[in-house]
Amino acid sequence: MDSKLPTTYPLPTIRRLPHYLRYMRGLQRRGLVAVPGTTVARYLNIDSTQVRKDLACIGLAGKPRIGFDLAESIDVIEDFLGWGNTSDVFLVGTGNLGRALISFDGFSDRGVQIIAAFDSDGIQPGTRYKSVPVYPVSKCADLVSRLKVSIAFLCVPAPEAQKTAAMLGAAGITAIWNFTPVKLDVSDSIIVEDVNMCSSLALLTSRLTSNNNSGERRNGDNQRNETELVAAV
Amino acid sequence: MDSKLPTTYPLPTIRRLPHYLRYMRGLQRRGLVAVPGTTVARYLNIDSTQVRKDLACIGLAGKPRIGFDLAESIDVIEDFLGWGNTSDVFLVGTGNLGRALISFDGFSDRGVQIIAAFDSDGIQPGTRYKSVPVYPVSKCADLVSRLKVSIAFLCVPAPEAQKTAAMLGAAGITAIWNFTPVKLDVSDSIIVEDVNMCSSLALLTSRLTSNNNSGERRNGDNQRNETELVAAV
DNA sequence: TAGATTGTTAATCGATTAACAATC
DNA sequence: TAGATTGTTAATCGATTAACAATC
Repeated sequence: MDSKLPTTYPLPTIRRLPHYLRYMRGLQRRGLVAVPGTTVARYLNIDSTQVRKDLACIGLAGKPRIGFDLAESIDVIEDFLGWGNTSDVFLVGTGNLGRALISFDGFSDRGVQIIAAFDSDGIQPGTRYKSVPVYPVSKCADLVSRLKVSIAFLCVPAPEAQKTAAMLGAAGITAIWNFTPVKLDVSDSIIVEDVNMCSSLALLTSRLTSNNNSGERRNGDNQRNETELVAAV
Repeated sequence: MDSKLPTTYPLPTIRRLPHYLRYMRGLQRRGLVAVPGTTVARYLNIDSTQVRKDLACIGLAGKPRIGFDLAESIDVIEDFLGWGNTSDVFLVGTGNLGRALISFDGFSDRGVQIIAAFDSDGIQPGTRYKSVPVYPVSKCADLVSRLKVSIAFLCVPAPEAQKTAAMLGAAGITAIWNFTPVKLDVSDSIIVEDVNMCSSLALLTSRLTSNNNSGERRNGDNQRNETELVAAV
């Protein structure tokens, strides 16, 4: 309670915590009560010092020859991440990705719950998708302030991203999980976390492109593949 | 052609390239022919030296007072990323996320095309989803080798991720875009790129949790919100 | 005890930022 | 020309890894 926990944490550490949590939850389910940082490190293919440092950083201590207590570690990580209890969130944009997120059942383990969705299409008030009510975007700002919702998942088409984000900011949203590829221009007080799927894809495809210098390309002949595919099955 | 391009590139640089590309494509569409690195930097909220370094790194040079030629830059970035022409990919797992990816129309701009999808449920051969044929997973290995497909998008439920990845590796897939939260254990020769949505969510929620030390939580009272919501609209 | 694992300090590595002369 | 922008070198910053004594 008193000790020297930092007031700001390394982003890479925060990114790794969900992996520790997932692994530890799995071990706990299998009946274990503790795990050495060295084992966690081996599983995740990282240095064991890293694991110990990350856990120390949020206040966890291990025991030589035994490791880290699972129940305690899981608790502390969940608390640190804010996954210990549930925050209500609004989801804006019920396209394919938005609906996939509504259908995802892992959010309850991660401290969030989608309580309403919004779409610009003329959906009737009262419609539900997988038990989540869907309203016209025009009702969003009002509901944000009335229900004091602070988190929004943004899944609208790219051309609408900026204006929707501005609306959410004005309505009082304090954090946006941004699934659009748009760099949002909002007040500094609003936390924006980008889900950079394109950056991730870039990492994949650039590694495939031989050593990134050759003019070579693979598999450009996709018309042929479509034909073959139909014949092949 | 001869000059000192590195043989390995900083990951942060590769991650930024899609952002440069997107911005530059937008400017080009609006009729511009060049953009200063300083302008790109201001737009993306990063240091301008970074932009120049990143672009220099893949072989681009700018002109003082003018900046970087858009057509050339777009071309070089696309080529570097392997987005210049199209690779065929298989998608495994046609749950909500898988279907969202099939429906996403941005892949053609990013060098990939989903030519078939696979699912373990007993889907009839011949079924299509948004014009993409869907087959039983049992046919996947055979088709990978016959069509020489090298990329797979993995969107199966977590419990099936590891065994599906193993199957893909054995079938000859060389790169897996992994949407599951599972740390895949596959041959080192296979490129795995994780889409870490959970890490991203962690970054968001941990920043919301005051300064990460207090026991405070916001908005735990979601039962009340559900009731209010129904009444509110 | 022996030895696996811990926490911590120091060394290394790599990326970002600052400084500035060269350019058009 | 003047001055915005470039490319490049040096300084800073932050994260990872190595080393090792302390612990149970």
